[in-house]
Amino acid sequence: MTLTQLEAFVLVARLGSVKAAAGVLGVSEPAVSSALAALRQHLGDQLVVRSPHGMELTPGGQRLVGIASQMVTLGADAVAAIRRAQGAPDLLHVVATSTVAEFMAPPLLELFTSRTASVEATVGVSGTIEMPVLLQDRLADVALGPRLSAVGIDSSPMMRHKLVVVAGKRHPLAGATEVTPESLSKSRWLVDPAGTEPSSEVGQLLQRFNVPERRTRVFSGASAVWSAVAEGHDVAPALAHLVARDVADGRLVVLPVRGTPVDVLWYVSTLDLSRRSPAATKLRQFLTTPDAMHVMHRADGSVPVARFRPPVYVTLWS
Amino acid sequence: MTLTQLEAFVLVARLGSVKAAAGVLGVSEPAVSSALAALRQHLGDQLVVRSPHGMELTPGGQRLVGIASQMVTLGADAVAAIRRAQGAPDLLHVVATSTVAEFMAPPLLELFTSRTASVEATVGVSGTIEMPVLLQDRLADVALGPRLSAVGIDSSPMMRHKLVVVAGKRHPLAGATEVTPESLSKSRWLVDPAGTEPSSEVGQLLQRFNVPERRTRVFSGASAVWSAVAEGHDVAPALAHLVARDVADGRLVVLPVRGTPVDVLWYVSTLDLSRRSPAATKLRQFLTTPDAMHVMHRADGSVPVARFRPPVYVTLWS
DNA sequence: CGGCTTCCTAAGCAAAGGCTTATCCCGCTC
DNA sequence: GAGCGGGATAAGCCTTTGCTTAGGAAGCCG
Repeated sequence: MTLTQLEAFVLVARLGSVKAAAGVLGVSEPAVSSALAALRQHLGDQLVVRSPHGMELTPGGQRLVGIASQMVTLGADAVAAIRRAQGAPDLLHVVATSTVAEFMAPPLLELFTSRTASVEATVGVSGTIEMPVLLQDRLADVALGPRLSAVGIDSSPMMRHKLVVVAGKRHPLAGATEVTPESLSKSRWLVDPAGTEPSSEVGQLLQRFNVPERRTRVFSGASAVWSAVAEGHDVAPALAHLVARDVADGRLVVLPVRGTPVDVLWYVSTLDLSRRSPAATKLRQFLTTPDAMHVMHRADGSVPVARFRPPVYVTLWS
Repeated sequence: MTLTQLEAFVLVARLGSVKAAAGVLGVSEPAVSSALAALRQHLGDQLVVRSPHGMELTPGGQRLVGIASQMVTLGADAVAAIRRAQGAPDLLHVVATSTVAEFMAPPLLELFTSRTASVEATVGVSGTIEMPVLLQDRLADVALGPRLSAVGIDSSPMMRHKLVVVAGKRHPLAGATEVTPESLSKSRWLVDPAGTEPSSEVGQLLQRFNVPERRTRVFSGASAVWSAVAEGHDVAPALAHLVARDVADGRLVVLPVRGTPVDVLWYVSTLDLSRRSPAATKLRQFLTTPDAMHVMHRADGSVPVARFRPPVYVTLWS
């Protein structure tokens, strides 16, 4: 019984899927499967079994998942405790949806770490579904993105902005005074990874406009989406303040689509007060400061690409 | 960072000695040392360092020991939880001082397990010093022997008996009406392993009589002691009710030594109520029943040797 | 100073952990 | 029944654990 095996089991139990757990851990699926097999053999219990609704816990598994989760948590605590005792900077693991990770997180954390003594932050990309699990298993300290509702998770608004639909200046409807969703039926919709989640604001928008999946294309990030849109005849959702410069320069046009702009709220989520790490508490406090607000609203596509670190955690949409 | 390493660390921290930890775990001393080295390297902290008073914790080690202890505990809990979920019998690890392990524990646990559904008991021998640590790290559920005073440990009286001094019928003082301790200065004292602990009742007796260490000989068990005494010219401490038959048969003689018989109390110790295992609770309850009392007082040297299992844990005096 | 105890290191070995790719199996949908 | 998606299994590989015995280093006591 190793901590690796227990962690694999906990993730499978919580995510209901070996594949998803493997994604979160950034390993191949047989790796998780065999860790699980070893644990099953060691404990003499199936722990999780296949069912139509995903992997389900056996009675033994149900009892184990809480214990195993605590052990994994304590493992993370142990490392953090030693680090602190030695005066090493706290590590802050932040996960965010792709859009947030691309534009908001880097300048925000840059400022935060420069202001806060001895905290070192890393950013990872994750889907919304994994976020509560990542927080609960201490694989992440803070999640930035949509509101999360799960027991033990504390989610509060971080910033508000507006979602619009943009097109290139050569798009047929570039000069129209009003655009109905139906009139866009010939255009392809370009989205970033976060847009593929049905529960996201972009996902909701696409559903509302009845955009079939084959008329969407997924790009690696919103920057890539917008430069593709500027060159071609496609449309894309966009955050108003992030494309403001492109719109002012005439490279992009905000289409006056009915039902837009859509108000969007981003949240910061952590474990509840008693269980969250000190660094996570500091970040939450920092996010309420005027300086943080300023950085968030000023953030635009001008962030150098080099600063965007590769995702720490493999994403759902990989 | 493995559970094995953490357990080694916790035992070293609590016992203040690598050697003692190795003894408790039943492995060689370099095994513990290297586990510790691996953990030190992994965490980048010395954790424990040599000092005149044994191994002492560094600041990092102090923080770790609580966390690590919880992890080890949870590891044991995990196994137990699965076992229960599957309806497998609970495992009850009992440790006892050598005298208790030799005479009291086997018939007692035999009766207990036959009366109590789905509990399986094993007995190990241990020194008094290790007992609190063994309980706290869940290496044992119940300790039988002297009273233990440590935080989180619940120790209550189990049985009372009398300690006397016996000799063979050919001993010069076999027929004396009164014997002073000084008059025994030519005799060797034979003791069982538990008698080597200065804090034990036998240890106290020897101290009180100023018996130098070279005039004692340690035997593997009290039975061996008494049969050696019956044949030779040595003396030994003995539990009155256990040698009653030998005395009645004339093979042993109770010497009328001043200061004897000594009243001795044996205790049953477990973690406190909230943290002890269900099986441990059941055993405590069982010990208060008339049947249990009866077995304890009737127990004599007639227990077949085959029933005495080899110690699970290597003893201090090995 | 020598001798003792205690801890650490070295060397070597067997076993387990942990990862990969490739393949099989099973339940589903079309 | 063919295809498919997700989980298990097989094979192969390398690293880490975990244990041993043997020997070296460091503190303590005569």
